[in-house]
Amino acid sequence: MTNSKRRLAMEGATTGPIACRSCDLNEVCRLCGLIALETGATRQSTGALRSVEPGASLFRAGTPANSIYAVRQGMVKTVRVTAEGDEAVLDIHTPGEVLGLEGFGAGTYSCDAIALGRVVCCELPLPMLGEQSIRVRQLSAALLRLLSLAAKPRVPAARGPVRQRVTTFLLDLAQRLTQRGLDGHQFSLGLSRQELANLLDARLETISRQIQRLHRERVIHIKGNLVTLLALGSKPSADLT
Amino acid sequence: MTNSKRRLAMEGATTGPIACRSCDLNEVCRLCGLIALETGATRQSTGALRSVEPGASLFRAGTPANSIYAVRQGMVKTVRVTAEGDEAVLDIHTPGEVLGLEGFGAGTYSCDAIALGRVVCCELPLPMLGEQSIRVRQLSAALLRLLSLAAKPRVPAARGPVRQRVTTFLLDLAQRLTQRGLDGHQFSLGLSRQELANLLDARLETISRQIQRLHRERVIHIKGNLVTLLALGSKPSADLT
DNA sequence: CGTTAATTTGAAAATTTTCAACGTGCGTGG
DNA sequence: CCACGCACGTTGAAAATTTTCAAATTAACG
Repeated sequence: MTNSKRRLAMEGATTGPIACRSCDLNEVCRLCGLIALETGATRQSTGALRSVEPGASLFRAGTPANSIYAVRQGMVKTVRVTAEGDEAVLDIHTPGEVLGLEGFGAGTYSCDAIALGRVVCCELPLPMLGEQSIRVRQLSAALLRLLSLAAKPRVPAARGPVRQRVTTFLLDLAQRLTQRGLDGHQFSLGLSRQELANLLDARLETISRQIQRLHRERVIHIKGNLVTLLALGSKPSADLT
Repeated sequence: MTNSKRRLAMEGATTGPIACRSCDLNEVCRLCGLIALETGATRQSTGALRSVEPGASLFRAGTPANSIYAVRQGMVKTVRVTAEGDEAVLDIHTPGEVLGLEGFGAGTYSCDAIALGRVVCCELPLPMLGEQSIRVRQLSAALLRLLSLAAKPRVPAARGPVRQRVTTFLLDLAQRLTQRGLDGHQFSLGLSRQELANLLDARLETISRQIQRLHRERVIHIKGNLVTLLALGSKPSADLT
């Protein structure tokens, strides 16, 4: 069985793409005249909705960066092979988030973007952005805001004891989902144990044990990849956004 | 004894600010007419060279972001207090690197920037950038490149066994120094053991032990905070930049 | 020099990894 | 239809790493 078939099998109920309104790319997107998808107007030639198969890549490290992408449905992981040869999951990206921003400067992507499950995303060609941004002064400012958001220094997911890494990850994911109008209480963990391990810098057995522990302690409920937060999310976190 | 006095004491030989030419901010800086420092022309009112005392902050998390900064001399750490209450060193910044880019979007800084030792930096006011970028189309593009560089997803410093974290950190630091025309073979570790521990997500004793081990193994030579790379840096790293 | 902070070192405790085995779900082929 | 294989996940126990707690040592400063 192929990896992509496996991923397909574990898919949960499809809820459809999130609203453009709650997408980080929305402002830029609108200014590019790509709002067609929501208004139902004729689709412009400026960008396109794209469906990505489970396990397939949106882009690969080192290849020319021709587009930026916004996740509309499903989840995407960004990964790099470290100097030591193991696969580091840099981040996972939920609906509404934008990928490929590093292409502006370097001209190439610096990591692989792999679809976890079936993904629907918007693709915005970089050349087009360049052209438009010269003409439309607002677009330039919107792009700066978008890039600035991505440039925000973040505390890495792999910090402290593994139990905490797992809870912090779940809490963070839940929060991001909620922010986009999705269910942050119960959701499908898009990642396998191995992928989670690669994100949290631990062995998959360690991750599995910690997840099971949280399950036994009734902090979360887990069945396959479906997580329900029970006693998690109550504690307020001092987040500087 | 104050923290800043301590820091002063461990300062190595001062080599002077790096050349503007090798600064990430150079392009933006020039376009803003702030090249005065290098040409010796009359200083513009657009920005300013600033000297920061050891332990003092360039900016604080949560405060309004009025400027971006370029490190010209010395090193700066960016830190955040995590939800768990401990201090995470997000990164250290060597001469030529730019800080505060997250302010574009949010309007506030998202971390503290603390000078390690005496620091000289360039300060570029954000409002000025905004104004100019509307008029000068090149500046807009230069800013995008700068932000894009900062938005590049990076493999976190705290990955794998601690020994590897230390060597990777040293190698990375050496490479960055070399890139800016500084000595990447022998240099002053700007960080204390505790700060290094906060960066590499380990206890300071663990860091100390690993450093001593590398010293015993003749991989590095260390005397106080002065490091010399001996058997490090020979191995080529598959870096995607 | 005496004082204090920073660093080093030791030894036991805790966490994490490793290696190995076992269980489960789901297609495929008999 | 059902057994088989395969990928994924769980679990156990020993080994390795890291943390913790404590003490000793070094370095900087007044």
